[in-house]
Amino acid sequence: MKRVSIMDVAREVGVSKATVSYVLNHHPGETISADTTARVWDAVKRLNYVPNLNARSLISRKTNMIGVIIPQTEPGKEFMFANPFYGELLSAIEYTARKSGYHLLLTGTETDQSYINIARNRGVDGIIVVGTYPSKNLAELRSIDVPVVLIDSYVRDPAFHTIGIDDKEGGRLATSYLIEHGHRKIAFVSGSLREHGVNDKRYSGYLAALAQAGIAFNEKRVYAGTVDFDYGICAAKEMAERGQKETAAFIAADVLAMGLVKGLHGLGVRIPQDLSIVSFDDVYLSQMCEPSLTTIRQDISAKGRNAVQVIIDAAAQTEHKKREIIMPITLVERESVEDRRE
Amino acid sequence: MKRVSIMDVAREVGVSKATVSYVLNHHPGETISADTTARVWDAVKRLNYVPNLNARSLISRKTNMIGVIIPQTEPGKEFMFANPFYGELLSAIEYTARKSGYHLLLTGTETDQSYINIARNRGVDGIIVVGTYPSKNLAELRSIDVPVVLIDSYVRDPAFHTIGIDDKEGGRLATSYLIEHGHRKIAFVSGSLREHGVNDKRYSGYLAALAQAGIAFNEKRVYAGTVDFDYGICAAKEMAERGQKETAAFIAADVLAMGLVKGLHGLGVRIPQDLSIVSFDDVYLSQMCEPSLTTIRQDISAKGRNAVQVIIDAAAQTEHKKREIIMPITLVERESVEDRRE
DNA sequence: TTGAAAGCGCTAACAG
DNA sequence: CTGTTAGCGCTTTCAA
Repeated sequence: MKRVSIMDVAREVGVSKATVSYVLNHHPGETISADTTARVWDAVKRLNYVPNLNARSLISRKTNMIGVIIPQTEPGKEFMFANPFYGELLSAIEYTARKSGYHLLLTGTETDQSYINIARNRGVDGIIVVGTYPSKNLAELRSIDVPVVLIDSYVRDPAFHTIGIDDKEGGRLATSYLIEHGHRKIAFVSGSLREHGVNDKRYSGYLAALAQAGIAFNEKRVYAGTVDFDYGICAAKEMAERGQKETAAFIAADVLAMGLVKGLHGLGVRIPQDLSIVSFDDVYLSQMCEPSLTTIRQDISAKGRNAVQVIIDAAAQTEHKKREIIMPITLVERESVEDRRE
Repeated sequence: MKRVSIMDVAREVGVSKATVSYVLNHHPGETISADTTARVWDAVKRLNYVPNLNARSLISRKTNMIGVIIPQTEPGKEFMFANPFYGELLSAIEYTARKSGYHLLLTGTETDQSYINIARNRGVDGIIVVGTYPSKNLAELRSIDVPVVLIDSYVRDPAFHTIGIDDKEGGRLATSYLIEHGHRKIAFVSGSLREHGVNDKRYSGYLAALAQAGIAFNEKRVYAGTVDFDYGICAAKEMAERGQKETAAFIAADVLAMGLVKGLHGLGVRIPQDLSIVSFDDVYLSQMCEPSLTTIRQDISAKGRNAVQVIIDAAAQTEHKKREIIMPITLVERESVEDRRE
């Protein structure tokens, strides 16, 4: 079954390629006769013609594709979606893009890999990068001539738009909440504390809240691994072993919290009776689990929607001022914190 | 910043476009001198040239892109990923595709929408469709000249490859397991029972198991809604209201089961003491929740990997026999079933 | 109101 | 060994 091209349509109708092209893209002040227009459309339907966007973009320099780059937690491992955060984000991105006439070119990335070429190779109109990246790769990104949006990155560079939240404030909020509820021995559990990463910021919020309340910092109450369910389980064991007798914990991600809950449960520790928990993200499953998690809510979907919008706006504009969007966060109270005030 | 083309490289080196093209795609029996080759590569590096794949595919008729079409549960709603099943599947697809040199063109779809054009427009090399679709759209799909893989669809059409599991057998397995553990009043909870849909098949497995054990079917024990957490909660209420005194339930999806567990918990029903549950999918969070779910395991990642492989194989072959892959399933025992045998 | 022709960036015969 | 040329499917002056 041969692919039908614009030439086939032209031949069918008995006009030139140009004419067909005109009616296909009918611009405001159109000059093609109603009759011809009708006959062209008819032939298009009949031959089941669809334009080749690749060919079109060769000329227009616009592909209507947005590149989405999602991190791989560990190289060689496939599950970027072990954290449902990415799923929710991607959903919003996909939906918004589609509504605006864009398609998504999705790719994960090995840490060592030049993930930028996909953008240049395919000529995407913009790139959305999720998560923090080593600056080596960012240098590459900077050389791209299409708008780039960094989601949840603390890289501040005039070349990039950014969308994020105030992670430090989130950490402070969570920890303060625990303190206000009478807790003073508070653990901090997170993924690796890379500088300029979100975990690191949340950590500094944790420290700030402790300081503010005059609580001495105890480094034995810091557990840092990876942001996934399994590490949550490890952290539970670790917690038992270190014997720091925490009554509460601020956990930097919901999935992590779920792992911790599961792990502690196995050790006979009850949530929230024995340990109160505030986590982070408000991924949909934080209300699904038992107990449901008191957590710092961020509007994940809005992040995705905004990212797409920023790309589209930037592509449409001639001026190139970069946008830096900080989304609001709130604490949502559920069942994982026990009030210890007298 | 002007995009650099093959012509720029050619000019820089002082050779023709063709020569540059040759060294770029260096075929087996190459004829370009070592010297020229070196100088071309040097210029490529220096100018930071990357080939325009869109232009290339115009000629080669190969885009190295795979279209992935994921269903939207409800039109106008964005969360195709409310079920983590899709996230896990997509991860595997993305990873496998990337390792094989393919990029993913991702799109959701409104039910009424012609989601096929994206494929033809962009000239993808193959299409992976997830979930069941109305035959109206399938007719369209059939007219595509690239390999199409249907994941989890009971549409059997010589035009499509399929990858799935034996859903009926899964339903039978789950239900029989409950029966073997002494249960006789067994509910069935699922999404809508569309003909030829996976839920419908699982349902027929449920019926078969009942029949096999000589247990009378009671239609009041069937709860069908949508495959999401919220409906699980509804089903819990519904169950209480109908008062059928079930001691067990077979639930056609893990997320649904989680909702049910949550809903029942709110009503004071304990799992598994008051109600035993076997669910379906073995999504990663089925081991994360409390209690962890005894469930029918299917290898979601393998489904994704196979789908990509089928596309690649089919694209490479001249012969076009369609493949029909049935993946194995197993029951994994966890904590959500109580043994009621005397 | 329409068509001819050039060209987007690239590859692939075919010459030389 | 390398260059010339044609052409992939499309848009867009420019002319008619």
